[in-house]
Amino acid sequence: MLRDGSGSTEELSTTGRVADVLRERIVEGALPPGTALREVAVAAELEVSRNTLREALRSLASEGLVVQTPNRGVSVRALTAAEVRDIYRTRRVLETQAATESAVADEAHFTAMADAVAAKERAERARRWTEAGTASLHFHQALVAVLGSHRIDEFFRTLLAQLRLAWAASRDEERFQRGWAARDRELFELLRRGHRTQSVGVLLVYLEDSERQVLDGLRQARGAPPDDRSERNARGRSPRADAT
Amino acid sequence: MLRDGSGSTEELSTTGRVADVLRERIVEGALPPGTALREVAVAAELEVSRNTLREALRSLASEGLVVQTPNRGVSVRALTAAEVRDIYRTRRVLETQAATESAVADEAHFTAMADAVAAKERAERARRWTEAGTASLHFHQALVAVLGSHRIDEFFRTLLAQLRLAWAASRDEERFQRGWAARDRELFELLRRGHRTQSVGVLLVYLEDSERQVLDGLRQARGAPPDDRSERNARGRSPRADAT
DNA sequence: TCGCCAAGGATTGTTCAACAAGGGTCAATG
DNA sequence: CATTGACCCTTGTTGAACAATCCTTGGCGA
Repeated sequence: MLRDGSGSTEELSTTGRVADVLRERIVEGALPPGTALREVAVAAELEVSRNTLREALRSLASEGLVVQTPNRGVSVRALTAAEVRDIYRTRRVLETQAATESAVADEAHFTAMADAVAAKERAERARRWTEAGTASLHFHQALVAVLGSHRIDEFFRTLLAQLRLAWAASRDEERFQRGWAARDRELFELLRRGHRTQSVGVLLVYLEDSERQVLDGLRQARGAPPDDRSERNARGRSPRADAT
Repeated sequence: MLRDGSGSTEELSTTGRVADVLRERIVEGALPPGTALREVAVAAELEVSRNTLREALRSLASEGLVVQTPNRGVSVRALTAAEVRDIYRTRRVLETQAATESAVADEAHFTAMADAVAAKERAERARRWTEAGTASLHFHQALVAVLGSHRIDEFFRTLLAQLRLAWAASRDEERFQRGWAARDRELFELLRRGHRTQSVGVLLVYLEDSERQVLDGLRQARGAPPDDRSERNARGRSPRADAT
């Protein structure tokens, strides 16, 4: 869903398929941050050998969706506050520059952004929050695409996937998505009209607010459950901590 | 050498070590672009199992140093002209922004840059071109570091590693390195003094020239050897095409 | 009761051997 | 000379095995 749109007849290796499935589950929140991915269990459930699973996990690790601790295996990444700030620092760098250059952007870029914004509005009206989240990410992805670098696009994609991890962690995505369609729209219109400095200003406030919201959600998710340290119980006796 | 300086007592898994060795060989040019990495041969030479090797290769693939073609295995990446342009587009985005923000940069960043520039000058005087190349990369790495994002640093590191692939491909690194110390120095002094717009201008010319040079080297490397298409003979009968 | 220590179990890291599938080579054939 | 087909090499994937490491748990002593 956050994957690049290479689409339909994609012949994928087993390892690639496994990586896709796990990525999906992680990004969608089916596997909350901190969840330990025990190799035998996951391999059995996905009906692949442990070796192929390990290859897939290594891919996910290099995308930052999963962390690998020596002799303790991999677990779904639990972003720290510092890491969230790091992500937003990166977003500011890339998105403000994109906003600045969008004045001379290709028309295709604007239609892509417009599509994403429209999709977001539809999703929000329908109260389909997960879809709304995806659309929002697509909007910003389209914005960064005006920089015209495939590598940046790819990098930004992994960045947003990590960020989405934080959303999915919080129980109600609604709180994260509600009301942002309007702000996406506002930002888009400014970009569209080529109001360079103004759009950058709005963008910075946008990102500031978004960052604060994610950080709040993080603090709350960490504080609310009495004995859930989201780290400690990754291994051990947590009711459904493995991926089966 | 281009790895992050976590340094000394680093306990690394076998997979990690294998990845490091191969990364080194690739970046240093011991394995020229297009070289096919046959699993059994490489695994035997490095004295690891095929499975472990495959995990390491997957890491390298996600760093872009190696390409994975289904059913045909992995081979050292051979950058196309379009990809080189893509890399420089990315560099422009990150480095110009870094130059702009360097006005308010931490002092530590400047000392890092100064160290790199000094190292580059020493290496160039000593005519140690490989070292000179490394130093130059460190300078730009230090520049981008002022953006203050760990993720950008990491991203930029893989970017430069890929670029270095193109240098190493050309037979004489001297042509790539000679004379650039002065330009690095010039750029650094401008940054140091906080001449914002001027340093950005110089930087853009710098990158423009560098890009042209790499592209020229690429064209030449592709044109010069009569029957070396750097792709065709990756597999097949090339004298020393595998990594043994 | 509390804390320390050893035994035991579980999980990862790594290896080995095997086989199917796909691709390339090369020679025979039309 | 182009095509076909057999052959071989290489990759993709599996299953089982073992050592090393970590966590848990129960026993022991204070």
